[in-house]
Amino acid sequence: MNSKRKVHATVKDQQLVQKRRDEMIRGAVHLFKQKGFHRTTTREIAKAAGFSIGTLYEYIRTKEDILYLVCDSIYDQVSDRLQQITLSEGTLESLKLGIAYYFNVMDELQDEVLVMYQEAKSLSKDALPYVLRKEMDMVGMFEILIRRCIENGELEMRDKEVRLLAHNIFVEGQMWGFRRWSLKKAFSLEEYIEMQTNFLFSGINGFKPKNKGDTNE
Amino acid sequence: MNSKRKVHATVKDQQLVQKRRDEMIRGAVHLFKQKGFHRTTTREIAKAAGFSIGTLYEYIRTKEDILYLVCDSIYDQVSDRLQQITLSEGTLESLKLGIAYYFNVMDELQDEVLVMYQEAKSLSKDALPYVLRKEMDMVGMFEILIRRCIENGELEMRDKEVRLLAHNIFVEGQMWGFRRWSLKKAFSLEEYIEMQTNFLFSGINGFKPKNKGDTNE
Amino acid sequence: MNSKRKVHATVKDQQLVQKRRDEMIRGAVHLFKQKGFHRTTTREIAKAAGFSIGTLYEYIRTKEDILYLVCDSIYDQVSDRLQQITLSEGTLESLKLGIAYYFNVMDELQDEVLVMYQEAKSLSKDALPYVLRKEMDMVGMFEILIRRCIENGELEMRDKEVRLLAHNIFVEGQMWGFRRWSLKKAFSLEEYIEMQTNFLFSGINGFKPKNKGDTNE
Amino acid sequence: MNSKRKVHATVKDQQLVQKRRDEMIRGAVHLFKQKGFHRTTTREIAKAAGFSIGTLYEYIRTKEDILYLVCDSIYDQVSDRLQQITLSEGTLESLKLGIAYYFNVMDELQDEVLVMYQEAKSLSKDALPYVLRKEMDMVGMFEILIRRCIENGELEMRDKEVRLLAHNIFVEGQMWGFRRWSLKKAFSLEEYIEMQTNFLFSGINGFKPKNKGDTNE
DNA sequence: AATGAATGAGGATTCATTCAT
DNA sequence: CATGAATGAATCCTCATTCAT
Repeated sequence: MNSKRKVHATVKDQQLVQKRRDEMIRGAVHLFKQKGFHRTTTREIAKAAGFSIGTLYEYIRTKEDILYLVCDSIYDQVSDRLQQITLSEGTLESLKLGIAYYFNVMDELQDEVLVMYQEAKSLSKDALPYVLRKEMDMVGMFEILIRRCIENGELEMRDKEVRLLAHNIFVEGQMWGFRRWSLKKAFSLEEYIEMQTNFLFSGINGFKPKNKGDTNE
Repeated sequence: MNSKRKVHATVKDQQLVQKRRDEMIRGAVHLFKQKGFHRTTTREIAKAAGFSIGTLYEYIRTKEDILYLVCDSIYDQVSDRLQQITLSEGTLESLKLGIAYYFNVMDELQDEVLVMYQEAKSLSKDALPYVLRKEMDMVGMFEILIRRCIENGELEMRDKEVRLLAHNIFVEGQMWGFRRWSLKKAFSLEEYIEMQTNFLFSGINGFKPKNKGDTNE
Repeated sequence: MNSKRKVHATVKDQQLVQKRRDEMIRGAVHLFKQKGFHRTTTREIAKAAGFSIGTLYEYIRTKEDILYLVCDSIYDQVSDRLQQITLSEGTLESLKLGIAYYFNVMDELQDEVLVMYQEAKSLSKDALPYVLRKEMDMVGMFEILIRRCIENGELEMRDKEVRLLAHNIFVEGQMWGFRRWSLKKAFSLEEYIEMQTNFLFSGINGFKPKNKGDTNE
Repeated sequence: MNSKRKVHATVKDQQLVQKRRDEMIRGAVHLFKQKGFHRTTTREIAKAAGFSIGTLYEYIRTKEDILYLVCDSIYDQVSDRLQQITLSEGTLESLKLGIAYYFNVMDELQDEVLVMYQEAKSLSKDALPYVLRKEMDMVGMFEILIRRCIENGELEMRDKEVRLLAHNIFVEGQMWGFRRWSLKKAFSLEEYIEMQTNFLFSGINGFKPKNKGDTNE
């Protein structure tokens, strides 16, 4: 949220810097999605962004800066969208809504998520922590949601369980993006949300036959 | 298992080919784990494998062949290990055991899984289907496990739900590998297995307070 | 002249492209003459041209492009020079002059001709037709010269004969270049021109003894 | 004829050496015709010859040896065939026959001639003289033919003219091979022989109109 | 601020040749 | 004698980065 890693720009005009970087990011996301970070050249990015290679380097220092900017920007977008779920009131129902909302966001930003998901590992040891930090923040949002339910007496859960649950929700959202080659063939987004919510809340045991299975747990 | 994509070797002695490729894969996995596929040079792989660059190319045609060989080999290892869970008898208890066993396998092969998970996307359009196919096969193993429970009358579940559940289990196993930077700090493997199994079977609802929460769903 | 095969350049400034390519061609001709196309490395060519290997590849795509550029340029030079012989007036005397002029051109450009002659065959199936086409054009120039003599009533010759004669002249010109190791030891250029012209016009029969040989054919 | 450049073989049995080399040459000619010397690998030659790369190197020292062997062998074949024209009796008629015979030989061996013609230049400074020597010998055969006519009083020609004429005949024979892409479209071998012979003997002047042109030379 | 030509280190791949079996 | 696995120098080409205009 706060602690940004500064990427150096030669150009002074901060508004211009932001504008150019946005163009750059848009182009880069598109290219990374198709060919991955390593197979995309800086020239291609410059071209996709609509300016020359020389100009590109007025706004970054290295190619890796672009990747960082891209990842950073994507997390910001996702974070921005998710911000509002933290406003929930702490009922299981609002937790459900939060999850559904999150899955919808992941569907909308699937390209971006896919890119970030697959390329973040190419960040240098230097930049990685910043991105990982962001991810933890997002997992943290779900933790907050859950904890609010606990505070409200809707749930009884240990800290570790909260954390793992938040991870699970987070990963199931990503899963819709990075396994879509497989999932989209089988489910619509609505189905996916409904079924995942069901699994999340009731688990396998929710599928035990009603007549006889009642007693064994 | 059957439909392999053949990687061309100049050397004829099939045993030798297998031996050299094993050496190659071992070295490559190690390097890919550290630096990723793109940042690893063929020379480094040759060196890590213990032979010259010329020799390397007697056993493959392109660098990408190595990646394919690596992915292929990893899936084979995982598959081999998982084969035995499909022998389960179709009770929820054995499903639990199967899952636990799978998580253990993923822990043991975590380096390999991480590599495959992060680099498979760099495979060419040509090789990717073979690897994706393998992944589907593995998800399929869990589907079999689940379906056997259904046949035994232990569960009532629609086809789509079977498939999604299998996906979830599969991804939670991978998650232990590819999010370990975060998870390992919080959980031991045993904890992880136990807690995930619990979530998987009972869901969030299993954490409702006993006294009052009984009625509302 | 018209149908050129375009060789791709990254650099946009067309004038610069032409300038750099000229430098490149000059260096390449020199090297090809000494070592042949295959034994010459791109680095050597870059160095001979006076720029770096990276710069070289801003003006071509593959090594073969250089060969094409070289062959193309040489044919253009020869063609340009020969253009003026087609202005001849259609007498046997001007045909003679044309031939002499051509032989002189071939002597001046002997290095270039030798190179093109020996390396053109290394052109890809893709580029070869363009070069062959040029050669046919040049043979065509002699055909025109001859046909003009026919139109003027100086000669009576069938089409096929015109074509073969043009070929012969063309090859005798090249011969001076590619067999010079042998011919230059025996003849000066002037001698060569005079004697070849004599053979071309009078043939062997021109050397029959005057007194008795009249009757035997 | 005599002075052969020895190519070293590890194998002692001279008959075997000759046999293996013949196999080798046959395969090499075929490959060189298609791809040229430089683009043909020693492995391919070994394979085409029917033995292993190891065996190949029992019979030669370097790849260039193969080229030398090929060129040498081709010249021997051509020489052998031409040997009999030197038996001619020294009339213009028999000179004509010799030329026709030579053109026929060049047609039969056109692949070989083409190969030798295009690749001989790749021979090292070391081997080239031997091949050039052979070529001079062959030109020499035509010189002999011509000189015999002179001795018989059928012709009056200076030494230089004899030599150039021999060259011309020689080159016109090769021309049928190395320009066949163009010539074969226009002429049959018979036509070519007839027309070339006609040009060789009568020259352009033979095509002057009969009625008026008699006086002007 | 913008441009794009120049650079050259770096990387994938080939292939003639050797040598142990 | 025959084999074919091993070698590594050599080579083509790419691309991130710089810098003069």
